[in-house]
Amino acid sequence: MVKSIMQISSRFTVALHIFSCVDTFKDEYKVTSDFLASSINTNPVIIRRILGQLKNAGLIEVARGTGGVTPTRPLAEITFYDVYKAVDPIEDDELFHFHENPNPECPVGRNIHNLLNEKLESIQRAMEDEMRRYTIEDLHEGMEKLLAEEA
Amino acid sequence: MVKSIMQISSRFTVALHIFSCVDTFKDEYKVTSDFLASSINTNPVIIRRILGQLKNAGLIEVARGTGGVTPTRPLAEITFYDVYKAVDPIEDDELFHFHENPNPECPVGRNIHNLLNEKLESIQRAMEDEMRRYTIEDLHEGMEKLLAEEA
DNA sequence: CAAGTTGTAATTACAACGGTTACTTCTGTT
DNA sequence: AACAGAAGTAACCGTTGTAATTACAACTTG
Repeated sequence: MVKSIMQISSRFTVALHIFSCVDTFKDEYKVTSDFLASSINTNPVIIRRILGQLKNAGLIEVARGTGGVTPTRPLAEITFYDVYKAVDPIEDDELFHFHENPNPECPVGRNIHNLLNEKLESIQRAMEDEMRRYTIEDLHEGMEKLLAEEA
Repeated sequence: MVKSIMQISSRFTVALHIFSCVDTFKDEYKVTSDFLASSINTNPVIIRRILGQLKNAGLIEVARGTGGVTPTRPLAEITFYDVYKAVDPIEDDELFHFHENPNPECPVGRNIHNLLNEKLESIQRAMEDEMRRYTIEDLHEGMEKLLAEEA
């Protein structure tokens, strides 16, 4: 039995978790990598690496020495797509992967890439466009609602 | 420099390549795993493994002993989604991956999964729906056109 | 300066992927 | 019946991505 687990890395959902924590706890606690690691149940270094990727992408600022995370723009202007691109950089931005060097002497081999390219791009675009529909602000609202229901 | 290569495995595009070869060469050659491996430029065993997955998914029949691949239904009824599901089986069908065991004592930790689930499902659905729009028949037509342009 | 925190390198363990060899099983032909 | 060609499959291997962990340097504030 073949058991493949081709999933998008957990960095993406961890990054969304981070944003949600920062938003929820920013006034109440100092949101450090240790704090976040405890909520997510992982190692602080994992968190720092993801924070570094979000910082490199210009989505947040991280206070060195003192600790703390600050988004660089309104939460409604940070989409799931921004976060995904920040933590899951893909070579050439291509979600799909061709086998290298198909046989150029085979009519199919030398045309398959061309034939598939447009279709695969539209599939990738469909996913990414849907990712652009959701923002960190949506997370903020959704979490408030869930917490209100808990009370 | 972070170099992540989170791509969908080449099995998917290789499987599409296989279908295109079978369709193009079925009357002219005996399309064996060796033949396919030569067009794709890989090892015959790799091809056989993928043929096995396509067979298990009920998309093709493979002639043991004599060799040869036959789709089990009209090419217009085999979608990219069918092929993708056949060769890239994902645990629980979930494209996105959560970190295990977030802290249940943290309000965010115990609600994040619930909060994200619906949104992530819609992203995955967007991709899969677009995959369903393309069929092996489209490959057939596209390849004929490209080959006509070559002549 | 001391304490707390981020940044980061180095290492480990594990799993997926693609490749390869070798062998068994099957099928049609001679 | 034997043979040849081909699929099926097990057993490896090397490479790479992921997540975890330790250790330590760099930074910031009190």
